[in-house]
Amino acid sequence: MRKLPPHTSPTSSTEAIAARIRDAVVEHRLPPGAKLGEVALGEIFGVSRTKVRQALIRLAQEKLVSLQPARGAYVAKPDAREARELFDTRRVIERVLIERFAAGATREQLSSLRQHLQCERQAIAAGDTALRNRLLGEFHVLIAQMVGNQVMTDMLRELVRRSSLATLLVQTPRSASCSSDEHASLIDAVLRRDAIGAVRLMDEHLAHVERDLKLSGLDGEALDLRAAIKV
Amino acid sequence: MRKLPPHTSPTSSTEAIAARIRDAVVEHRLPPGAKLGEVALGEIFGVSRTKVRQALIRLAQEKLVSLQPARGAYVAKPDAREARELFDTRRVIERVLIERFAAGATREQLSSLRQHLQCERQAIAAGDTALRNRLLGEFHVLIAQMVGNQVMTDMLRELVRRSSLATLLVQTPRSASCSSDEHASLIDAVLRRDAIGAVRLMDEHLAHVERDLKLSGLDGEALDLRAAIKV
DNA sequence: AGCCGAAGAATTGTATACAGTCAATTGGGG
DNA sequence: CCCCAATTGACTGTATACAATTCTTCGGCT
Repeated sequence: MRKLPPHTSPTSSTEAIAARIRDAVVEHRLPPGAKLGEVALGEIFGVSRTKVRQALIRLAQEKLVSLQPARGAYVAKPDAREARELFDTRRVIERVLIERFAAGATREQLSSLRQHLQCERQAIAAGDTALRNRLLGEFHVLIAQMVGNQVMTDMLRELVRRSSLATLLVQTPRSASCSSDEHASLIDAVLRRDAIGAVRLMDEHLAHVERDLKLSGLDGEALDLRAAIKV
Repeated sequence: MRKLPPHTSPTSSTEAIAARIRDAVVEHRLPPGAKLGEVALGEIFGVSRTKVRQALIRLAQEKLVSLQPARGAYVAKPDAREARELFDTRRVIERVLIERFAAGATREQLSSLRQHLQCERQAIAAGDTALRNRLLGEFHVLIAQMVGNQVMTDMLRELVRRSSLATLLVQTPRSASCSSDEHASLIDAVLRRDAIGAVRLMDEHLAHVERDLKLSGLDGEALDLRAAIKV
């Protein structure tokens, strides 16, 4: 007997739903405070509330949504303090990462990173802000992956996502381009095996990104869930 | 109108269940690989599978249990690599934490920490291994809390839990006592405002803990779930 | 007109029911 | 006697149904 469709991923359809919502949150298509009704989401994805609920629980644990008892799920609203703490934590981790990367980066890794940089530039040039912001974040996760500590990589990935939510990343194309330039400088420093310089650049880079964040702003009211999620 | 019983926590009854299982996992009452059947757990807690499932999803995201598609939930079995990465990550974070703590610890914080140390010693003397291991871990989280970065604290808490699972923490009373002594040395260094010494001590301490871990071992078969969870 | 209160609607919390998948066991054949 | 295949059993995956709570709206009172 065939099982060609080895049956769609089991618990991973839940992850697929979580991923869709997560992307919408991280890309600011769903603003902080937006209501995430279970039935509404269920209709959008064509599944029951059970599955939606499970996805929301996951996202709540990632601190991307806030579950309010008997009130419902809302996109999380990180405050200024949390934003500061997020970037502080990132600095701690990423300083070490870039230092190690400078010490051990292979030629292939650097070239792969440069390729990623190209993608960033392309997205910036094309004015695709969603893709641009995603790529700017993934740059950092990529370095973590290359360094090779899976645990640290997973943590950083979560931190980067939360950072994106915390900063109403309405980064101007100009500051995005600036970010990308700093990424390039980082690569150069690593190429020179300049660990100290790389660490300094990473510190400055994260400080710049943090400075550009404009917290708070629009309260997530009145919103078309379907439009925000349907990519 | 009264709402004296503000109604038992809403989504937090799920968290209560997760906590019970989590404690059992972290304290090694449930060995890595142990099957966590949904119906069995539901009967133990007197709830339906729905709630158990939600709790298991949370624990899976904390990497304490492994969800296998259509196969069920099992206590996670971190391998040697993951254990190394966990301690590596802890070193990165805790070095910074102890450094900052040495720079800014208040008298009250130090006294509170010394009080905790007393509890550790008491548990060790009493031969209460479960409490002992819990306290030894909480020492590190406590320092994080005192330093004040909530994000970093949460991450460290998770790392500590995972460390406990990864190491088949059958720490001998002797090495536990050793751990506690190193905690005391850390407090002393902070008291002297010796940041450099404190960092060194933390590094050594984590290295010692990591060295004491004996990975693998018994495969979690044949086990009385109820006995393991009912405290 | 404004505020308080109550009934109704909508949404969340939880359990149960059913369908699908995997593991085990039994029966037959080599 | 061993090995393979099909049926049976147990458990997970998902949806639906019901109960409880909250929000809303409408009516009445001050």
